[in-house]
Amino acid sequence: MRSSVYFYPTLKETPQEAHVASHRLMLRAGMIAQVTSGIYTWLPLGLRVLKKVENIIREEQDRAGSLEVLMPTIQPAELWEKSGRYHDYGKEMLRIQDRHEREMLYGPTAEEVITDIFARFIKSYRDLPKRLYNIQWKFRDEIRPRFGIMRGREFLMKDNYSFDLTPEGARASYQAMLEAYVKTFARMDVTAIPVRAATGPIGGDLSHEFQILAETGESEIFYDPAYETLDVNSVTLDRLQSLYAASDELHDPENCPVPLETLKTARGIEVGHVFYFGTKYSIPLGAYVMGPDGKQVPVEMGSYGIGVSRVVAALIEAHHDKAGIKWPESVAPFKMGLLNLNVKNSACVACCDDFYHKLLQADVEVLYDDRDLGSGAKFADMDLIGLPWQVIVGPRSAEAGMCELKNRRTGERIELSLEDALNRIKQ
RNA sequence: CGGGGUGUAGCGCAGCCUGGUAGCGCGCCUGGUUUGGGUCCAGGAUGUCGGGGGUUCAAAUCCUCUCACCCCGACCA
Repeated sequence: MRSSVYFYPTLKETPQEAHVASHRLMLRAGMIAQVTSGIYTWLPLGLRVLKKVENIIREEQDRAGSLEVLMPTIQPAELWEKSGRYHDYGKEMLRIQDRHEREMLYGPTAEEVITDIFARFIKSYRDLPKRLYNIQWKFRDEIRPRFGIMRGREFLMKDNYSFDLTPEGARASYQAMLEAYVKTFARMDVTAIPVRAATGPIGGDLSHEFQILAETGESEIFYDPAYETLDVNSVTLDRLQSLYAASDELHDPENCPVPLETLKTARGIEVGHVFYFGTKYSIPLGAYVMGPDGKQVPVEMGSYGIGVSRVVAALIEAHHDKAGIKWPESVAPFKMGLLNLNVKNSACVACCDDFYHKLLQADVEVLYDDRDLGSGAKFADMDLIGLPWQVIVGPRSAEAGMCELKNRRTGERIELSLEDALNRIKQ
């Protein structure tokens, strides 16, 4: 993609409303634009990241044996009356009426819809277990939206629902999801700590939150310091679960296995939340199957959320410096930036154009800064939007068939031939 | 919802106290210049001063109502 035809309106100055790094940088990098309180447009650059995060989550859900569906954003109040949550949910639920004055709502979650689908089509224990998920926009009319996309009112969420014949089966599903979550976050280069959590309005008796450590996190968690030295790429669920971690509500200093002197406390960003809630929805919504003994039994359910859009913000909180974002390669909007430092120099242009086409042929996602701007502006923009690699070509280096390769994460820069740069990037 | 704050050009702000022709920086447009860390020079465009009502000869400025947004608290992916 050529910068000259792309659309990423970067800002030199920080918009006044942005107080946390991710919000500030998403606005400055031209990833998002606020439409109204807690509601944003995703601009091309931001959307590319959102899609990559979404796809990693999707791949791991699929790999864990889940099936993707797409449920609507708008749901009828009826279903929620059946589960009893229509009146319990409170003002967070955006209630609307259609032209026939029928009560509708913009879904804050989808237990009712999916359980209803299950109840209508799945009748036998032989069809279990089943895990159905969707990645869809949700709306919760937050009392106070803040921190940009981090606590927006509209947000993209992956929500998975497991259906099992027995509580043991449901717990196996629960473990499978925890496992998928660990892999998912590892692919995005962050450790998300599974923290024992309160179950809240979803209900149930077993729940974990996945927290990414960041100063701007909204919840306080207590955890074993060993979490800080885990290797993101080789960590296992067993290892994660063997260590102590609890939210402030559930933290019990009396029975904490970690000595008080070493116990750490920090802020966490909740990027995922999993629940096992048994038959809370299957009974009222009629999700029963015929068991092997010929008796109808309500299915055992769990639900498993990841805040897809929030993950984007959380990744920035975890990966940035003063100059801008430092994307993990797996979610970067482009793998590399190609900087032509002088678009009036024909040798430099020829050299960059040629390199650009070779990258395209090699299927390397590249943002080619071919704009007629000072070099300083190009460096600043590229650092801001945080592509993992930069290839910098000026008239002098072009003349010699050389370029500079910069690693945004480490700041390391090396001079090498364009050919060598191409080979390194292809890997 | 309670408490606090802000609305003036695309962005960041000054002007308001003490009423009198709406300003600065960045960005944008034109021309030139520069080209390895947000170049420099010249010229130019852009405003229902958030909105309604009021006071006044005269309102960005004073009064009043209202809307939006932001921050602090209780809820959540």
